[in-house]
Amino acid sequence: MSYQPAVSLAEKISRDLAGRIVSGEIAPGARLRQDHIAVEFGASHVPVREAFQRLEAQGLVENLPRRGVRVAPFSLEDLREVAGMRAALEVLALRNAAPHLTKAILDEAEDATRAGDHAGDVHAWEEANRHFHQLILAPCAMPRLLRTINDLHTASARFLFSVWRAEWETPTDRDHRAILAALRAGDVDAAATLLVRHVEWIGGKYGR
Amino acid sequence: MSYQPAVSLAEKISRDLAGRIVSGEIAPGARLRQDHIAVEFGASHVPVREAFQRLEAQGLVENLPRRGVRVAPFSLEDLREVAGMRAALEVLALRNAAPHLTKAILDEAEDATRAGDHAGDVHAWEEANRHFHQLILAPCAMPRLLRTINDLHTASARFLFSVWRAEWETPTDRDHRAILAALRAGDVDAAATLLVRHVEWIGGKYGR
DNA sequence: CCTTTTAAAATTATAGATAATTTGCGAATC
DNA sequence: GATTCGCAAATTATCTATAATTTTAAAAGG
Repeated sequence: MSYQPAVSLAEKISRDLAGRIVSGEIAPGARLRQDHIAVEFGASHVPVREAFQRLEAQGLVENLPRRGVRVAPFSLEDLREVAGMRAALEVLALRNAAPHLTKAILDEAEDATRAGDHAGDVHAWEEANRHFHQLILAPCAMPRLLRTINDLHTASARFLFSVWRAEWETPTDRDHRAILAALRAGDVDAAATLLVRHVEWIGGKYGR
Repeated sequence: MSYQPAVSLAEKISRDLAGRIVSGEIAPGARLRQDHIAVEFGASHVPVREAFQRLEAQGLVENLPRRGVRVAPFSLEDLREVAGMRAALEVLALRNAAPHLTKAILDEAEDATRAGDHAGDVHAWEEANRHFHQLILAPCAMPRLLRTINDLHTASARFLFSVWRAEWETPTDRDHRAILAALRAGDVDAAATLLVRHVEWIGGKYGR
């Protein structure tokens, strides 16, 4: 566990814990002890507290003042909420990005879809899926919006990993291709509708 | 400056600074010195750092690692971004809240509209306006969504205060009344359309 | 005069100590 | 047996000191 000087210790701890929360290694509801985490990272508890605050800002933990921090639960209600927010915000981002989408971007997005098709496990798939979304949305150039969407992707990933940890089958992502086809044809409305359906699909499948 | 024990010092500092940033007392772009703020509050710099992190999570400041913190700028691009996000998210919240809206809530929302009409200054108006939105949206019972909307209201308030600080005229809020009328008539689609227009109005007026 | 280098000063980040609050357990009471 | 109270232990929050990094100013070189 060697930390490089360019990134602060608090940030490193935050990233490490985020990965373990998202992957399910640290379970929803689990208490995070600042003193124990500090020992684990060979650090003082002060940057651990700062790391907890970062995780809280990402929605991964809940701070219980003076009583510790616990990993945020992730219920089906959360899933639906996240899916709904993603649908609303990603459409907004897509509509603002559409005038700036180039052939190069769309080609790269197609590569990301292909990478997802060939993903060996759920982590690789989630990464390719997120990359696809980032590619088609980033040209909106709205940093607050993109940041919020990214946090929502992280929340989605928690669910994805917990559901598919036992058995993995690569989803053939026809949705991405349909979105790309609509974007290439300049049909932003169709792309937006497809995007909503794509994002809300998991909410609908597991949200009942 | 007396702090009560129930709320942490970091939280208190954060709230005080947030108020001063939103009101414009601390200007966009201004550097916040952790050591100076600590002296001002008679505290150590560690809870000041924690306060800065809270402000960052709210979008009010930008953290420049190892080089300090500065108040987030608020440009017209930001204004448009925030208006767009609010429109998207508030409609989502409203649609999920609508089945749970009672006559009592709508009456209370009407009271809030009236309070806004009689507001003596922009702060009172903003408070009544925010209260109105909170009342009609809270029954969606989606905490992440409501939290995000609240942060966006805070961002909107920054602009409102800076534009209207010199001259104040009470806006007669016909939008709120139209939204309420649609909600009372059970016409959620119309209410949503009106809400979008209401939220995006400032973005459109000042965003060109 | 402009650019680069160096060292000191200033500022931020973290460690370890201390203060404040919460938790847990045993004893007392009903 | 259930509830309440008191106290010690455990845990979190803040303070002070120190370490690490950045900024600034002066000196040196072209």
